Amino acid sequence: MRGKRATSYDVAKLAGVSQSAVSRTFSPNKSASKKTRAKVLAAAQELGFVPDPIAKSLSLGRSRLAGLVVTQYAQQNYPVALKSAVDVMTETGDSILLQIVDATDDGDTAIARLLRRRVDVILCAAGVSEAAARTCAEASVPLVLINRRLNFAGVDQVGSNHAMVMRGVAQHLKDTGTRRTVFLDAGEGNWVAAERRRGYVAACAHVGLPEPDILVGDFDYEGGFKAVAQMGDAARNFDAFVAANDPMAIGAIDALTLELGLSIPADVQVIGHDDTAMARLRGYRLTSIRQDMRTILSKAIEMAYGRLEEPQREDADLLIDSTFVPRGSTRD
Amino acid sequence: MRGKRATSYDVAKLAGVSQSAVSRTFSPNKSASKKTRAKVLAAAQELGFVPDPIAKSLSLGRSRLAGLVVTQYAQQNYPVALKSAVDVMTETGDSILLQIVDATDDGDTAIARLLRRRVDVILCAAGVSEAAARTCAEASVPLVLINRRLNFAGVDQVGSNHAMVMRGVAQHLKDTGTRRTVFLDAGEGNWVAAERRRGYVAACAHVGLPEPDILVGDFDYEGGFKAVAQMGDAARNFDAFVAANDPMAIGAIDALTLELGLSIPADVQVIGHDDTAMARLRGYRLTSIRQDMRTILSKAIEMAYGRLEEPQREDADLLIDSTFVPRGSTRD
DNA sequence: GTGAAAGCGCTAACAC
DNA sequence: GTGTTAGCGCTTTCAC
Repeated sequence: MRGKRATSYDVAKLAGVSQSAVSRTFSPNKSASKKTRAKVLAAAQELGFVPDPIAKSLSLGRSRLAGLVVTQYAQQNYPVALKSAVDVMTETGDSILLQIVDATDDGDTAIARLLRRRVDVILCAAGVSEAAARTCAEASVPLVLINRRLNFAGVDQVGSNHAMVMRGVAQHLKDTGTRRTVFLDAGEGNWVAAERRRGYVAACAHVGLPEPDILVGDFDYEGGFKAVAQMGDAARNFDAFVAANDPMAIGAIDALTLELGLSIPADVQVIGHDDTAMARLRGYRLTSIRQDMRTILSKAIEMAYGRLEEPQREDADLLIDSTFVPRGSTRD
Repeated sequence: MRGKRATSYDVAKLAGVSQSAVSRTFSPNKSASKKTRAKVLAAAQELGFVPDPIAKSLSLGRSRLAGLVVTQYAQQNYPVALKSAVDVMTETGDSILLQIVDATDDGDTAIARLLRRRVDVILCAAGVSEAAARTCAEASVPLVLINRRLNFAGVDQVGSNHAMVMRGVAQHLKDTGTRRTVFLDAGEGNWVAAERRRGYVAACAHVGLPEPDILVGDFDYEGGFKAVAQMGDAARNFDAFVAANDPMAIGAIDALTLELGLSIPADVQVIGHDDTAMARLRGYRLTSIRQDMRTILSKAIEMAYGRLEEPQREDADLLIDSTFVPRGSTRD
């Protein structure tokens, strides 16, 4: 076993067949007689032969690598996402090349790196410019956007149906007698927060709730706390806070209870987003919304490889339903 | 731009030089005259030429891929770890192939997959059998263990100095008048929790604190809560709980305050581990311990590639200091 | 069904 | 310094 690994030539020699016979044996649906196949497999077994993926890549023109671009936030808060993506890929023998972008949400340089690496497809859950999309198109590398939006021919998209789930949120608030509400947004350039805000604002109009006030925090716990704490007594005028994510919602809860002495959910209801581990703590019991990241990722992968086969296919734009997860921070 | 990408032959033809001249121009410290280099670079620029990493891999026998095996827990709770690993690798033009193992902490199948993928090195922050280590050795793929331990020639290790930081913890507890303490351990097979437990137990002996009681939870919030809640009034006999991680510590806090009506840190002090986002919430203000994951990862990468150059180098075993982060769940 | 041979795009001896 | 040539380990025509 020590030393060089066996090649298809070694196997061929031992099996007494040609090297191409070995190649055929290891390629699905290729012609090879039962006899040859058996001889080859026996020899391969004996030598511990495994086809070299690198040589395969060079020959096939496919690296069997998929690029995945995520933000630091996603990496932390959608734990199942990364794992399910890796799992889905592993099934087909492909692997994931990860790129993590920070809060600036700029996926362009990550995409450039992945392209240089010759990935077959790119899944991007970060902001992307048209220029980057064009680069992918020129390299014939399918680009699928996750929870982001870009109008560019050939780019597929998949993400959560924020508009839909927010309608349920607004309806719930209205049903529980809520009057004035606040949406805790994140700063400029946070596409996900903005999408959730748009969904909530539209939902309020839809169910007949007054238009919410918009408060801007930092998409994290401190951001949510400070934004609400700075409202001071003005915060007492609202009876529900809907946040763009869980950390902000928890920050809001701490500001409302610790700073203003309000009681949750009696005085004010709070709703987060992403159903993170924090939401389940008994000290908060935060009502939240769970995105179906498993489905989103597997659909994204499916779309990407689908387009690799059929580049001219019409652009897809898929919305996946999220789930409302009621807990103690809202009333029934 | 549309269509096939340029190869070194295209560049050679346009520049009026040989293909090998192009190769040399793009390889650091290879002989090439200023003139040729300039011509080549100009031609490359014009054609948008970028050396194909796949062909390079085949020729060099290096994939420029590093395998990284982490547990699901690590992926969630050491957010900086993954990013810093990716960053460090990206600098040198290498990439990371991620494998995520679940709570069983079994890295063997992940390692097998990475080996099949022909990664150059493997960094493993999950449990590994001797057999797997041997497989790596036979394939001449350096294996570096992160926060795990295995006695196998050629395997380097790097991890947190749990013994050292736990000595500080024990000293702090002793200095603040603590008498009887509990260590919240995780179940069988959780190497990290066990290492922290061993460190704490030894530290107690070292500073003259009575041997701690060991309580076993599930390495998560519910696990910590239930373990302590089930103690019932017996929990009142202890004045400090040291947990193997933050979620368990927070669970302990909730059980101690919500179920037993104890006050923290006046009645009982609680200390977690990993300094996660949860620890900073005002509702808990959990004293914790921060591992220096950036350093651990960069050292691991350094060790792995170092051994690739020098396979016979003597085995390394590095301990990196962690930091005690005092917050409101402990007294001064 | 099977083998011979070309080719994927690069690096590295080797000779000049 | 530079060009020629032989690989790296596969897949895939193309004859037979």
